[in-house]
Amino acid sequence: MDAPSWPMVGSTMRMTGVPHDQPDHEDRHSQQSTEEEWQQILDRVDASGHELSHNFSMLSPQSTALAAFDPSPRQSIETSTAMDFEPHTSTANSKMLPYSFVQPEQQYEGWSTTGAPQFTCPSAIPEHEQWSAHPLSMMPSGLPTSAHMHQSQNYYPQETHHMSAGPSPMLSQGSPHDSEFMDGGWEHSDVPQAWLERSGSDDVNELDAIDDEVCYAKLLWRCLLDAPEHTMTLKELYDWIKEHSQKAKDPKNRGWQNSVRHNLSMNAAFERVPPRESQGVKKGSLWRLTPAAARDGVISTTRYRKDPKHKPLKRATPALKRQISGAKGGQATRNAQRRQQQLREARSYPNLSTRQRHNQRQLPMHGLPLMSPSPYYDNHGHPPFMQMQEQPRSPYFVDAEEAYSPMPRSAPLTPPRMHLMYDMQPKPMGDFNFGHIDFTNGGIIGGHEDFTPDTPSLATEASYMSDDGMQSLMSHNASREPTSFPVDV
DNA sequence: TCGGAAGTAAACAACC
DNA sequence: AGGTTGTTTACTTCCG
Repeated sequence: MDAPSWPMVGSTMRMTGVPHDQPDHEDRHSQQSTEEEWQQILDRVDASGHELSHNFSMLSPQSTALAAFDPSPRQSIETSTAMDFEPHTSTANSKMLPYSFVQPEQQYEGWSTTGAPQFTCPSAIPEHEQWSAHPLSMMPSGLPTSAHMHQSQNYYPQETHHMSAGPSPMLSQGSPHDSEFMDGGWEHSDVPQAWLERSGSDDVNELDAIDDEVCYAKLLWRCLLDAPEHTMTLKELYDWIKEHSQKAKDPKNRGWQNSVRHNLSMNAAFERVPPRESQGVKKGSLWRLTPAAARDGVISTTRYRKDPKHKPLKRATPALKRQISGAKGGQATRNAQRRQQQLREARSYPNLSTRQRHNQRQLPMHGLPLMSPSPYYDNHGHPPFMQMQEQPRSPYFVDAEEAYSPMPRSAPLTPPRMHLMYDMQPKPMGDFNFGHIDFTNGGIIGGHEDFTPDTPSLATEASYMSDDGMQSLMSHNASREPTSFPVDV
């Protein structure tokens, strides 16, 4: 195989796709050569002394369509030949085969019932030390739709290597279905314990409950995060929320769909895939997470209303429907605040063991846990280089951990600079600057020469750039600029 | 009292 | 024509 050239999607290296010359999933003729390719991969892996495993999976039509806008070679370890292999389950005592072939149904169907981890992703691969796996992308799919027939993995450059990090590690996906793993043997995992400590994701059972208290933005983020290419159709998003949230249990209530669309439209964590990139999608379009959101989380959808010049008038007699919806919103806010408070309290016991902190929280469980008990999936923390900078967090920002957890991490200040840590060249915050952003005309948005606020809301949002620098996270879609971050290259 | 967060309703346009 | 999708604004409650 030729040495692959790894594509960068924004600052995220995309690992999805298939090996070179991999035919579409209808073509079986080259299966043998494909297997030879795999063998070569395996040999290389073995030679490096590293064990990998991988779940083969079917390419969904969606991902096939998405491949159309990915001009780079499709390099990851996904193949259409999954059905031709016998499922392989490694055991605790045997050396795990580099790849385990698991049929997609097995791979994804039983997630919420078995809780079994389906694959492992080493945090780094020795021969590619400059890359580290983003723990967020190691999470499982609890998603029932066909859009989740394959997994993708994102790797991020380590601190000192930035964008010129050379060949990528091979994607590693395996399935340590062993009981030891399930019985709390996390400390034996490959995931650095430091990540677990930092992420606070050890209290999996509480943190990973998904319930009606999770706001739409978090739900959508969580759903899209696990989706192939972080992309789904609106219909798939509907289905997922119907399945995983109480918000949509009433079939006659279509309001939640409106809310979903509202969040998709208004929250910059989500972007609509342009039609030219959504080939094969007949109705509507695809929605995906922005690279920044995939890495770092989602911000409040309601930020767009921050217009100090505009104060909505309150009616003397509120309409009944407004009252009801307002009450629901208020309840949701209250629950969010409580979760936030609980987490603050939990984090105020830094010297306690994880189990003690667990007990301190005494969090209620709501609904069925969707998350794996595996630390591979629940390592919500940021990559190490991002964790190095302890910064206060924006109350407007729901980071990756928070978005995956019903409880926010903390709720401190809103410095304008903190979330520009997404810059792939980490810098001490004291030395951080905004690079080429020109805030005199609306910051990231206004910095574009061709930018003209063509809608009132756009102008409103742009007016907030100087507020906290978060505008870049709020604006996107047709009438707004895509989310972007300054990256020095 | 104020502002943020969150959910919802609704108007409207575009599209299928 | 009607339904769906997407955008935007408005309004409400709850809470710190």
